[in-house]
Amino acid sequence: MKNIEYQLQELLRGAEEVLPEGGLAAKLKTGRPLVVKAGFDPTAPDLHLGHTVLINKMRQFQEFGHEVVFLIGDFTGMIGDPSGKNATRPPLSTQEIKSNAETYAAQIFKILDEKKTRIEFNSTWMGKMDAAGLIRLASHHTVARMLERDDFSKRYAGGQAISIHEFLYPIVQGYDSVALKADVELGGTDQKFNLLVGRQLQQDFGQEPQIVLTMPLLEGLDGLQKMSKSLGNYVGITDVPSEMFGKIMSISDELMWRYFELLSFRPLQEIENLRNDIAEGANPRDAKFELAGEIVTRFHDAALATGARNEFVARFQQGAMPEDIPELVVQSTGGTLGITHLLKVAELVSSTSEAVRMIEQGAVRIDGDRVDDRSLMIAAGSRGIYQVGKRKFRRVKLV
RNA sequence: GGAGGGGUACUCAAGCGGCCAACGAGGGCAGACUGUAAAUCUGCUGGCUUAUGCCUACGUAGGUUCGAAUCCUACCCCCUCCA
Repeated sequence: MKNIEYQLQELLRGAEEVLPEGGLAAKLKTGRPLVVKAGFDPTAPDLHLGHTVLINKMRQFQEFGHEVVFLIGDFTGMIGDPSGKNATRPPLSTQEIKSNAETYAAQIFKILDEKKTRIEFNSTWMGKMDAAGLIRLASHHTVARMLERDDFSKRYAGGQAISIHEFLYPIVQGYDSVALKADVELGGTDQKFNLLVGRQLQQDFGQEPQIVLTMPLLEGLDGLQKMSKSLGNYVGITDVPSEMFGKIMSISDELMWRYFELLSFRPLQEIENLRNDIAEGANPRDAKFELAGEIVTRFHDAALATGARNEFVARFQQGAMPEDIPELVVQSTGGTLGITHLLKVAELVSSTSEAVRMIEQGAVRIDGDRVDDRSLMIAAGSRGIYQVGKRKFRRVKLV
């Protein structure tokens, strides 16, 4: 284990907040490996770069010899973190949880060391708790304190419903820290409240409260809202190389630095040098290439990253068609098919009405030639590359 | 349990008997410009086998009317205050 000062410096890098301030140093000074907990929702095993901000931090703790617990909230998953609209979710079957956990494992071990990572499920202890136990647990917290939580107070003030069971989420999550005897809990800034409940419960249960370390939420590709699957502004860590590369290239220059800070494993000094180069006239695109390459390498490999970069250059700087165009055969009716119908069947548009709109807007091309006739008929036997917008391509054979 | 307010397209939010496939804003998509940038400008943003046409839509189900998102009735859901 390296010296404490160095650890601290590294562990606080990129962190939003540490509570209590200075608490981490005290924990580190004990010299023993710390139990570091981070919880994950069992229902969303498809991780994106936003999730990896936290996992990267876990990795650092791991590298310093601490015990990282990857906690799958299969019990809390029944509640759903109260973000405003969640209803109670049906419990997942043991089978589903198991398979989700495996999916998680396959993804997180691109970042974490498999041998040093402990995976736990909170149903292990919560599943055994009876109603009386839950009531006893709930007595450790008050409504007033619960309402301090930002989204609860906003919803309460704004006249939106809050169901009783939603109050149980932070309490159960907090109890997880008791069960694990956590020294540190990591989470996004949106988790701050829940993490603090953990401190309070640990204290009530006679434990030394955990240190709360929050990481900023990564902005999505739009640069405004947090990265999330439902907003569609995410980069999935299972995205294919070309897609991953392209998505990262589409972020704004400003956002790029944020991604460097939170996603790159490069030393800060190196990032600073890139920044200086650009200030002196280098093309920001090239820095973005570096970032995209590093990330594709992490989740795929260096060769695929190079390939993705080459394809990107060919396709967008030299106007080439993408390499892997999905191919399909479409059945005509009576030897012919209307263009709008064909586009719909090929899943390039979601409806014929949308196809009409796309044609009117000049977004549709066949083999690179713009289509401007919405009632164009395609004859059976023809083949062609159909394109809607800049990103959607299909190689279609009409029979 | 009582009184009142409200449920409109992806979201917010107008409309309050015909001019409503439904104002406006956001989001999204497309075109131009570019570094697939970002910003900006312009257009589109229910569906339909081929459309100055048809069909489905304003919580749900009925009703009144030549005609309803708009009026009436019942039901469901949400919120506020009182208990």
